[in-house]
Amino acid sequence: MRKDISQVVIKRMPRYYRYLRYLMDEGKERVSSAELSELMSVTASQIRQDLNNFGGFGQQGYGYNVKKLHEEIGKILGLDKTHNLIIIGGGNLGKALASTDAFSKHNFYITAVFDNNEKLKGTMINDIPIRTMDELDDYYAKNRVDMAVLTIPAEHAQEVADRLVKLGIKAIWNFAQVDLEVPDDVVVQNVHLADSVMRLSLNMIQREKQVNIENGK
Amino acid sequence: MRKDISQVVIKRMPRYYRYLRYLMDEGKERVSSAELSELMSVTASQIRQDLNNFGGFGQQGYGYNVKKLHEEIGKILGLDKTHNLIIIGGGNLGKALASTDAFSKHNFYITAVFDNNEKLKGTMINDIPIRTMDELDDYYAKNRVDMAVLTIPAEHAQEVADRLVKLGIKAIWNFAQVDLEVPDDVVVQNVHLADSVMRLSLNMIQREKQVNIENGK
DNA sequence: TAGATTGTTAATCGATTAACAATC
DNA sequence: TAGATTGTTAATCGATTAACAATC
Repeated sequence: MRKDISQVVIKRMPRYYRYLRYLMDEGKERVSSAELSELMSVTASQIRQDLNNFGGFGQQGYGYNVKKLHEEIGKILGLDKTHNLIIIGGGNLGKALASTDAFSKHNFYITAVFDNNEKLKGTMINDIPIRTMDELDDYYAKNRVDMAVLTIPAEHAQEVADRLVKLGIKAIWNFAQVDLEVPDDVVVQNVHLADSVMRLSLNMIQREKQVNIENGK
Repeated sequence: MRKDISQVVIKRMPRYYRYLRYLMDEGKERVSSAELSELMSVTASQIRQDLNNFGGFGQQGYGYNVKKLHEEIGKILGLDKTHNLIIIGGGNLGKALASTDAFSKHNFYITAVFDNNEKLKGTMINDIPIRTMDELDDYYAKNRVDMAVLTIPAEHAQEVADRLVKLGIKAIWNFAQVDLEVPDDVVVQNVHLADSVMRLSLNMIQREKQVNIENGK
């Protein structure tokens, strides 16, 4: 009866991965939870607890081997396998995501882009031709697709998600400003940019208030 | 000794705002925490607790007035005031953010774009001319700037952040894949896209395992 | 007034931190 | 071996949920 890894832990894993990578590049061979704690501004306890959700990667009296831990966390994150992503929505955001090497660097490859605008058909983004939505089912049948990226307006997101789910997709990276409803075996990762900037705004307001209070209101 | 609003609460506020907007558009006049709870898949208790961090917006026996609550949450999020955003980094992502109306809709306006590539100087994005980084200080001195958006490579993010902080910026929306160090009175909201897709991957792996277990391994 | 539903206090649950025995 | 540091159990803290008196 292994219990699920909690989302707060999952959220922290890519951050560990990034810092381990940094230490590796610095040529550091080993690191203790105490050192990493200092570097990342989290407690050493939390680091050890987090890692031990997935296994014991350290060694008493020594700490963690940087390269090995980096590799292990990479595996936990699934970065040892390639992921084929298709983008639905060839607008500016879709284009931006298709054009960067920020994801291929980690083994996530954009393999196709679809858009419902017939006029865009054949337009190239970074060597990837834009396809029309008609071609989606056929493409899906003939190619491996691991994740779908939704960069379409909120109004159409649910309908497109339903279509993808029917095709068999198991992971959706959702940039549409709406919460999707999907079956239990499908995971959705939201990037709600408007929500994000609102949070920034709210945090800014709160911080201003705090500063005012500290300065005797 | 008013205690801070916790980040988990802050994270939920834009979501309430979205659903209230939806109810408004549906022509709904009032809503109870129980109804909203059903709609949003959170507990009614949590909704009432969250809102009461900011004030009592409801009425016993009645519930909440949709329009009024929407407006109040808007104020809490600072959406009643306009925010001027400058984008640092005129690459694909910077362009995409400058081109959408997803933010201006909520009173966040992109008012300038800066890039260190001299060749881009004068290029227009959505009526906004790209400026060179040399022009930043002068622009900042002459215009109101509420937030800076960092869409530059991780290598330069800290250095640019330092420069912005020196100019007096209090809010940074950071798309660079790195954690920024800023003084206490500056807030940073990260959008780490690579982290995000890794989380999707990890969640997908976990979900697969779960499904396998349910099906008798 | 009676019914409904809030605001808020109390109880529970989960996540973080502390402590320390195990062990390299 | 002695010192260091993990993995893990126990204690604390904070967030969520439940309960209910206040009140519209």
